[in-house]
Formats: sequence, structure tokens, C-alpha cells
Amino acid sequence: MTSRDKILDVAESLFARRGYAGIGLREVADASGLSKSSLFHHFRSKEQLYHEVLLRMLRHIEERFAAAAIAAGDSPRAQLERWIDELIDILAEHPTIPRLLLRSIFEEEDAVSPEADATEQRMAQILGDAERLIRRGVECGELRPVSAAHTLQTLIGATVYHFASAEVGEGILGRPLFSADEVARRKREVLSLLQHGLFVSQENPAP
Amino acid sequence: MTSRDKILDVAESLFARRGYAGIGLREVADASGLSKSSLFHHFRSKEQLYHEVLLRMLRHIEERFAAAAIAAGDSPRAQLERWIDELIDILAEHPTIPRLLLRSIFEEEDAVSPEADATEQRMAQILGDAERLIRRGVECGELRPVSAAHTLQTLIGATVYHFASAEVGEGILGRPLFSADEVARRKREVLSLLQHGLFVSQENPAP
DNA sequence: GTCTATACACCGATAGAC
DNA sequence: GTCTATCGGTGTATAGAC
Repeated sequence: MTSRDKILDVAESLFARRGYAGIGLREVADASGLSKSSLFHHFRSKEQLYHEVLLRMLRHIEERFAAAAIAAGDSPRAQLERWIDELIDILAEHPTIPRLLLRSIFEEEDAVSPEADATEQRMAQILGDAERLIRRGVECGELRPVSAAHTLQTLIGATVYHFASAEVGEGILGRPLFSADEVARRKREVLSLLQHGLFVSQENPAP
Repeated sequence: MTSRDKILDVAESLFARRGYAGIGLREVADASGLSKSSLFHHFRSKEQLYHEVLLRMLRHIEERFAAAAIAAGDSPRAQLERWIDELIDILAEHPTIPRLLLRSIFEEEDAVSPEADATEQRMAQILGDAERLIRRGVECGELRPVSAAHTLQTLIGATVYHFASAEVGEGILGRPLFSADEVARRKREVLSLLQHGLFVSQENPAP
């Protein structure tokens, strides 16, 4: 493993835990087994390092989605179910991802570097694909006539937020967020909400 | 308005935007019209200031929930619908709240001050009340047999995450998150998801 | 490619005058 | 209750030896 990859791994874990402003390059250097100055041989600046971390993560997500959709040609509903299933797998397999992803969504982006543009573009691509998938589902009548944008927001909340919720989320669950049991349960709960809603009614009789 | 309240207002807005580590006391002082040193006359430390901001926000939320539940005695389902309605109103009326709330959920808490304990306790109270409400709904058969914990996580995602999602969320929506139209739409979309789910099926015929 | 040494700005916090 | 001045520490980033 190259020094560069080691730095990226360490930085990913630290940025996920405490955010961009919460991490100093001294911590990154110590955990990488390098000196602070050596970091600047591999990355121009702290900001570039951060966005390289984000870029690597987004590329990984895109690859996973691309591979999971290999058996495409299915109906939008089946594709959406596989999208959710795959997303939860990605988030659960790499616990740094949900927190990094959530931070990148709502942390302020003031700087303008080429890397920042690239991350923004990739993020927009991923989100745009998902939104179009929902829209196709509505158009072909498999999904109720929902707002694709609001539905996407809800799905992000139900997946990314859930696995990023850390101590508070574990306090609510009473169990480790990332245990195999709870991950499987999360899938079931989200899918059954999409299938049946929450309320029991004439349409959804109690079991 | 006292200096103390002015500082709290300014700090709330800044912490919401860039987080605890992302804000220096110099910015807080400048925006308050005071010198840095004067902040220490009103607050022992940066950490105490931060937790006073969180405490004030959580007290506000508890008051709103208490007032909204005045006509209680209703069924759990009606109470839950009012809870969601009121939560979205709170989040939409004070745009700093969703971001502050989301940060307080997934930002690491290493320090141990009396104020930090108080915020944790109040947060647990609010979440516990909501979870018990969901559980009652399941027990009396108004809600499907869901996991109360997972459902609460989903509801937080659908509300707090949504209004905290900033530029990315506005990019998805294509509109200001906090406009009256989009807030009303958010309520409708969340409620109808809970009522009907997402998928059209035998149980949920297309309209 | 990695290091030590260093530059310079800002950090949170304190002292003490007014 | 607010200020100026200052403390020691840390922040990102650079220079230059090896």
C-alpha cells in the first residue's frame, strides 16, 4: 500500500468522525506514521486531501451501483428496490461512508478547487440517477404520484442519516447500528414502509 | 435584548452553519459587536457556550411539543400525526434548528460538562417520548407492527435531515427548502407515505 | 520521499485597567 | 461589563537538508 493510500484511509476515518474543521493535519500525520510536512508531498493542501477522500468514496459508490444494476431492464420498482438494497449494503459495509456522505451534504462548501467541483458533479450525478429512477416509476404507474425530489430526500434520510446517526441512533435502537441483524432489520423496515405505509387502515388491514 | 442573548443568537446561527470546530470565538465576538474577552464574562468556555445554545434550542422544542399536545387524549395515530406536523413547523420556522439538531446528533461528544449532560438528557427525553408514542400506536393496532426505534429513525430522517440538507437538498428540490409551498408539500409527502406507502399494489390501487 | 526547522496566523483563555 | 494586551498552544503551509 502506497503512502498516498495510507494517508487517504487515515484521513477518511478521521474526517468521517469529526469533520473537516475538526481534524488537524497533525492527527492525520501521526496516524499515517508520517510527518506533517510529508503530507504536502502527496497533497497540495488540506482541502485537496479532503476532496480526494470524498472523490474516492463517490467513485466507490458509483462502481457499486453500476455493478448492482448489471441485471437491469427490470421494472423501475424492482430497480429502486435493488438501489435501496445496494445502498444500505454500501453504507453498512463501510461505516465511514454514511458520516462522510452526510457531512458532505450539509457542510458548507466555501472553497472552490477543481477537486471540489469534481465531487459536486459526481454527487449530482448519483442523485440525479436516483431521482430519474423514481420519476420513471411514477410515470409507469408502479409508484404512487409522489414528488420524486421529496421521495429521494426521504430515502436518503432513511438510509444515509440512519447509518450516520452514531451514538444517538444506537441509543434509540439499543443495539449496534452496524450489526448484521440490525442492518437486515433496517432493510426490512424501510422496504415494508414503502410497501405498506405506517398506518393500519381499510387499505392496509392489520395482519 | 441582553448581551448574553445576543451572543447566543449569533452563536446559534454560526454553529448551525459550520459546526462547533468550524467556528472561532473571534467570529462570534465580531458578529455580536463585542470583544472576544467579553464572551468569557458571560460563558466559561466555548464548549459551555455551545451547549447553552443547544439547551436553549431543546427547551424551545420541548415547549412547542408540550403546547401542541394540549388537546391530547387523542389516539396515538392522531397524536403522532400532530407530532410530525408540529416538528416540521418548528424546523421550518427556525432554519438554524434542523442543522443544529442534526449536528448534535452525529457530532462526537468527547467533553464532559454539566451542560453537555443536560443536553443529552433533554434529547433523550424528547426521543423517548416519541418512541413511546409509536410503540403505543403499534400496541393498540393503529400502526403496523413496526420497530418503534427504526420508525423513529425514519421520521427523524424525513424531517430533520430534510430541512438540514441545505444546498444539496435545494439542488434536489430545485426550490428553496423553507418556502411555504415546499414546507406544506413536505408535510403532505411525509404523511401520505405513512398512509399509503410508496408502491402501487392491490392494497394501494392507483388513483 | 521523508525529515527537521520554521513562518505566520489564529486559537481559547486569562490579567488587569477602566 | 467591556476593553486592550498578552499567554501558550496549535493551525496550515513552506524551505531546505538528506
